[in-house]
Amino acid sequence: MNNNIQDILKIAPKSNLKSYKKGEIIQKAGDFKTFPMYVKKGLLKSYLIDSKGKEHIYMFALENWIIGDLEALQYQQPSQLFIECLEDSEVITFEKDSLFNTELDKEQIAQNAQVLYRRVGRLQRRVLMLMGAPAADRYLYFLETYPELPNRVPQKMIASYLGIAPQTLSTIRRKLSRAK
Amino acid sequence: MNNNIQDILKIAPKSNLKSYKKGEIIQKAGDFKTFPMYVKKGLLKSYLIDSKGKEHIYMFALENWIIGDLEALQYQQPSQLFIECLEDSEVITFEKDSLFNTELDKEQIAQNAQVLYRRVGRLQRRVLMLMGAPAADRYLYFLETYPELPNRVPQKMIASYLGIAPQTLSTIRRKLSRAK
DNA sequence: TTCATTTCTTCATCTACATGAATGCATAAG
DNA sequence: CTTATGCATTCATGTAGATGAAGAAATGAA
Repeated sequence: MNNNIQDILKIAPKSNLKSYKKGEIIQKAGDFKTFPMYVKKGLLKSYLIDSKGKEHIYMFALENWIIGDLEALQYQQPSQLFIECLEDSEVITFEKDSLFNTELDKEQIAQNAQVLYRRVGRLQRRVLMLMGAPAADRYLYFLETYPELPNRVPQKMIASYLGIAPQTLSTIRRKLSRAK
Repeated sequence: MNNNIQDILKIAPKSNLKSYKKGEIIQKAGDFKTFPMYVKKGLLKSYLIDSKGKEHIYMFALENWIIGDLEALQYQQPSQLFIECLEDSEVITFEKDSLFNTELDKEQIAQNAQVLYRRVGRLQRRVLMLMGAPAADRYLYFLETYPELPNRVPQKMIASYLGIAPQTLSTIRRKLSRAK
């Protein structure tokens, strides 16, 4: 994901750039208009509110990441996910299929496909961790994946991403720091 | 995923077709040569063996599905996953990047990207379910996704896919049948 | 500064699910 | 037929992590 902004703009001619303030909600569950977004600057989260009103963070998106409700987009349903700014951010919104629009060069389409390919790889790992690994292992893997994030988001959000309660994360951190 | 076999062969000229018997293991964890595979006929599972020796099913692949360790492929690591035939199967193996090879037509690449796109959508849902939903809900969602599978695989495998013990699935099923 | 709000930690308790063992049913093999 | 072998079910018990409450620490606003 080391494309610079020019590459991205070239790749998606129908895109456009917007700025958002910390705390702004860019997309709400139920919205029919959902788009993939490229994060030029800042930090966003996408999350689900479950039937008991609890928030589950699906992912964080830092600079150069792409975020969006790809399930809703693909299956033409209203979005399930909220997308919210955790810091002041600049974001480029794409049209629905612009990443694979056949007006693009073959190489650009192939390159964009690689971005999706990598996403599938990461999701595979995430599923395997959620199924098999205890919470402490999942936390360590989180630290590898997002080494920067503990400095930029509160722990309760990390807990939400891991699928555990903030208290449990607190306990895990205590044990880890004692252990080393 | 309604491509017929001709489409697939056209799309991936370097592919080849093989037959396997029920019980054969096509890929082992640790293999460096891993490939995406298109299932022409039959049924496969991919799974992880965790540090305690326990099996976790990552996915099933029926006719017209694509299966493989995409994480290993993308990040050039040895495979983590085993892939095994649950029924006699015919499978087309692709070269590493043949789905997005720039020798292909632009339209074919875009079409293959759509396959990945859909996969990301499904994985998104799977992650959200694993994080937020109780086991009973995950089972109901499984039935929607794979309506055919309960007739083709034993329940212990369904439990493994859901990330629960077979006994728990048995209990869930009892409660569901009482409830209706 | 002071007061308010949010976040992190600790503890006590509760619950969903895991584990292990026993039993009954299958299908398959001799 | 009889005897394995594997699978599903039930029950009794164990455990990881959830929940709720309370205090400490940090952050932010007036």
